[in-house]
Amino acid sequence: MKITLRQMEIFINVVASGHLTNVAKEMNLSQSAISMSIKELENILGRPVFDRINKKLVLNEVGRAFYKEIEPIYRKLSDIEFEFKNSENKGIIRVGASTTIVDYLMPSIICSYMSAYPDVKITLKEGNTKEIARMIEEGTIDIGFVEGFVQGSDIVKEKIGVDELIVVTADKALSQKSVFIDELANERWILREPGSGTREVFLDYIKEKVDALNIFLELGHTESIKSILNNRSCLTCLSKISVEDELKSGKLFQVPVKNFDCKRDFLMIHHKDKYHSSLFEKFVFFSRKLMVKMIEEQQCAIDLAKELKKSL
Amino acid sequence: MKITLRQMEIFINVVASGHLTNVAKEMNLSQSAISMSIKELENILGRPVFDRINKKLVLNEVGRAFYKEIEPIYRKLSDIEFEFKNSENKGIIRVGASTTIVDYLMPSIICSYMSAYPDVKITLKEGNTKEIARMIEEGTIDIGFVEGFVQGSDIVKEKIGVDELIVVTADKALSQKSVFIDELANERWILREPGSGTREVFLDYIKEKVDALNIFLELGHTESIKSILNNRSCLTCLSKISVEDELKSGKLFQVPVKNFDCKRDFLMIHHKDKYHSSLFEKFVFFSRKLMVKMIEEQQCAIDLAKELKKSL
DNA sequence: TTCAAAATAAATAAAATTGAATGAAACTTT
DNA sequence: AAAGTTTCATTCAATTTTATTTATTTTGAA
Repeated sequence: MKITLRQMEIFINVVASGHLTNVAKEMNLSQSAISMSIKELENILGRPVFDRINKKLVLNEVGRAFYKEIEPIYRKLSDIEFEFKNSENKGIIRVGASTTIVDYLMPSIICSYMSAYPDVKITLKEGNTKEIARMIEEGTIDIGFVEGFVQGSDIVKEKIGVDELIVVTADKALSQKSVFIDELANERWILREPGSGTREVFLDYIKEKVDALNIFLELGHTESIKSILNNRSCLTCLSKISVEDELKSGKLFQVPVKNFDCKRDFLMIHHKDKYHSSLFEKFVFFSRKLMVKMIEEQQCAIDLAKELKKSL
Repeated sequence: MKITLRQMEIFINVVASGHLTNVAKEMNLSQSAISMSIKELENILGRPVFDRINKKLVLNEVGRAFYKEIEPIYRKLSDIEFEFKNSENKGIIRVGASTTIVDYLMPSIICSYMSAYPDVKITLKEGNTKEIARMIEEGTIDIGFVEGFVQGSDIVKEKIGVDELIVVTADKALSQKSVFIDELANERWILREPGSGTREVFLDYIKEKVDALNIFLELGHTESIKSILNNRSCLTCLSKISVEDELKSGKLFQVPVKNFDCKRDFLMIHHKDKYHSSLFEKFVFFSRKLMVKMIEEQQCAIDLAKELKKSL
């Protein structure tokens, strides 16, 4: 036999009042219901919790200790239940995103979302496109953001932006004249590792124009590539948003390649069976708007977040 | 509608396993029972807590937050229930004692009892004999220790020692010759306040021998009386155990009064309807033995406590 | 005695649980 | 790849179990 929450509730009320009859009235129950509930509680514990003194029920030493343990927990449990019944904006959203998005778009989205909905927690997982897709299929994450293509019949995809790949260098001389991509093939190239979406899309795009690219270094992170770039005269191809700051500040330069228009989609994905809680819907709505704006206008996400909050 | 512990238990198991069928087997229930319980939980909360993905139930963003809140509490509640079902030595005993006992006997009893039963908490209330008796009648305390007489048909009394009152001074000259009590009537007397058991018993005892006692100071605490005594040449009548130390160290002296044999009982009292939990019984047994020994032999209580623990 | 409150017992209402039927996806077999 | 099989969650009506009520008895105090 196990103690129930009801028994605790009744027990706590009897402790407070000391009279079964009062508690029965308060709780809209019969006096015998209270009596039997207390008796059952005492049965389960194996010994009385009240001394019956002058028609009053007074906690005994066992009951007192039991009450002290159980009362705060009961209250907390009630609070939690109330919170979840009444607050829509409570939950933990697990987000997954592929490398470029994780680094350059997610931080400000998450940060601004959390300031709009302080009761919602967010966990962020990184992975390449395939890994993120698998997490969606398994239910390990609620929503994913990836670059490129996703396959899987259970996955609902939505294009929420375009990712432009550009050729970049730190060597100003290289960026002065407009050239065709094959003319750059013998320059020293740094690329992301095989398997990376950025690399695959780039190589696929140029495969008919360039025979052999002079790849002299492969690195796992965009930031590593940027730092190396600064020290040597070499080239790379990266997502435009990831080098936005450096282009503005003049640390890096875009190489004006003729006929070079290498684009891929940013996708927001979720499982087709996903229950669309208001929490989830709001996050989706929020991300969609914010993502589009950020990509198009590179505008401060935090300011936008405030506007969005009002419209929801 | 309210969430029940059962629903939480099932919910937590489903989270862990992900399959209703497994949980049903583990819990010896049909899978429809599990299914309906989860559904009811979701009903109460007003929204789903699981996404049904490929026959599996995967926590969604709401369920995840709910789980995180509820799981540790559920575990704690189970632990508490288990503790109370299985551990006899758990509780809170409220002890009341009158002034002399509180100061000179209870500390070592409580201290040694608590080292023998670390899971039992003790609260100690002070009061004069009447107040302690009323607390017993009302159920405010579980057990009381008083000096003197107690009336009340609901109160079970047990004599556990004798308290001897003696006449005491710090003035060695006064303690040199044996006298009758009436010969001391004009000395300067310090007594406890009216209502104090020590005072009443003393005055009652001498009322036929002494007309008017020269009471020049009344103080509420034995310790205050002792300090005053040291500075002036005056007398008081106190419980022997309360001046034991001072007599030994020579700070105070017993005045050898002829024909003076003023005694009263130490009583242990409890309500007749008191449920005798094993906790209570042990405390009573413990106190009885310890009290007798302490009064008779003035022996170190802590050492004795260890012996007693073994015999229980 | 009478009064007020708790305990008990039998009756009943409410709930939890079951078992059979249904449906949907995943896995086999052809 | 279509048809059959298995697995598992869901649904619904039936049933068991539990909670609660009504009526009655007991208890202690005024």
